[in-house]
Amino acid sequence: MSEQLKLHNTLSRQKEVFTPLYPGHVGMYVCGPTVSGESHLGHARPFITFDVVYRYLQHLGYRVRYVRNITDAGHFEEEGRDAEDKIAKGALLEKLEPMELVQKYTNLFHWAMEQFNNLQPSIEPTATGHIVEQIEMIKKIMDDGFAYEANGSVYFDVKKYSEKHHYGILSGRVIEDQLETTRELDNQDEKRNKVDFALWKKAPAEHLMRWPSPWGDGFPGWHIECSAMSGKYLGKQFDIHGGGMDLQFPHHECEIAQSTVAHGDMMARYWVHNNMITINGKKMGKSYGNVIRLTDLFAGTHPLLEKAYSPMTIRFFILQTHYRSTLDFSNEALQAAEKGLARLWSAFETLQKLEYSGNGAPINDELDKQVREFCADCATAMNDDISTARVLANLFELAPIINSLRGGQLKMHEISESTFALLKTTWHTYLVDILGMRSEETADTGKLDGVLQLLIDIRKEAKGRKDYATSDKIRNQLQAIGIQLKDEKDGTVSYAIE
RNA sequence: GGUACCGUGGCCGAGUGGCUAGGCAGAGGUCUGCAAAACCUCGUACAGCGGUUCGAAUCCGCUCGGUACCUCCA
Repeated sequence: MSEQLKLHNTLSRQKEVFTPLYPGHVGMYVCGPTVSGESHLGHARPFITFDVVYRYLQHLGYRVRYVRNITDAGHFEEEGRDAEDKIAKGALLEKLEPMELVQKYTNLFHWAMEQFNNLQPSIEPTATGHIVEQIEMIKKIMDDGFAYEANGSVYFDVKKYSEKHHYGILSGRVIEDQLETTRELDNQDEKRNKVDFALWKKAPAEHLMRWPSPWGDGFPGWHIECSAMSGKYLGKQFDIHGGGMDLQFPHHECEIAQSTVAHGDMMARYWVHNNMITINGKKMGKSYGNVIRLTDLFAGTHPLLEKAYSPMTIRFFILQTHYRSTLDFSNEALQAAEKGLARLWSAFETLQKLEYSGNGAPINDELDKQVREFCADCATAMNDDISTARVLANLFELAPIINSLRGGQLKMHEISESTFALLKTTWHTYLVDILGMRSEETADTGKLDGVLQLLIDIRKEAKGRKDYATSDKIRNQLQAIGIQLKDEKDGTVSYAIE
């Protein structure tokens, strides 16, 4: 098995072998959330996707610095009309200090990330914490002649940039088309060209979030924070820049332009973009009115939801599809994922309890080989542009084998001891360490387990004297509250909590 | 309008030109006091029409349908 990690690079639109800039080290920047509101299902995807990338790079032995920003300075909505900062606007409505609002949604975001079992990034810089760096970068861009001031705001001169560099290198956009677009945008008079974008925006008097700058009080433009902070923590050039596909243009294109001028290099070598989550075929977005907040998703409180879906179900659901494919949300699909995950997790728990017990009888070579191949393909799949769906398919192939070893349909001696060890480590490595799945049982399962063991004992005694009324009552009542008893072939009883 | 991408069996979803993933649902069977769970077996699907090829879901062209980006957006 040729094992080199390949990633689909948006720059080349091809899968490329991943080679880090500095051997053994990886710098990865992922665009984080804007904490002006609650995270929704759509936000879950990039952060779970890149969590798996982060975990996998570490699994491969790289030392990874994973930087994911918090956009807490907000961006202007309906640029030119009100020039209102989203966050300042929300704050006025909710009668909160801007930073209070930011804190609230940052906390909520962190809570959601923990629910999903996402590892914390190495650095989580905030836009408001890097105003100085952003101003310095803007000054540098102006000194180089690629930005101009107009009425207290600073704009990036895209047309001038495009004479020397390729604006559109990432998104495949043609600058001439952009310049000629007939699209109506309000209040463009400050800009030399429609394609120009703000580096610094003048703050109107009523604007709450404001900082002094060489151009007067204002706030940073939408794109500059990522350029400034990635440069500060990862260097002028780094390995991986990730985010949702919708950020390709204009956000990432603008980041590239700014960083190219200020730092003299293409900032990131591999651009990795995850696709969107759709609902009934439409992208989730405020403008569609189909946004499902994560809190609603976990609680089942949304008109589109038939029931609550747990964080691990969502994680599994997302990982069952390749990150570059769109993923359509539906109750049917979520419920299928929920059942699939339960089956997989149950096999995993079974495997953990199994002990190898060979007896010198001959090994079933074909079976042994099969197990090894499914295990080996997990690495191949991950290396092939993070194909988590294929990893899961391999585990699903192995699940019946594990269950058969438990149930007696297959005998342990049919596979070698080393194959059994491989099976165990593969499941733990891929399911737990790399895909980041975990049990969702609550903390007090210790006591619950004691209670259940008691009930299982009583039921066993009842069955012993053929008192099926009692034994069935225990089984059915438990079933009704979501605890399923499983009578194993060898007479033992296990249970699964829904 | 411009630029990309996609169209796989009831649903969701992998897929390297030939060796026909996987999950959910469904059918039959084994096991079981009954059931559940588990295990075994079962679906010859790749939008349509042409073309290239010994051979295409996989390559090319056209048609139809869908989505995304072009504006805040994960």
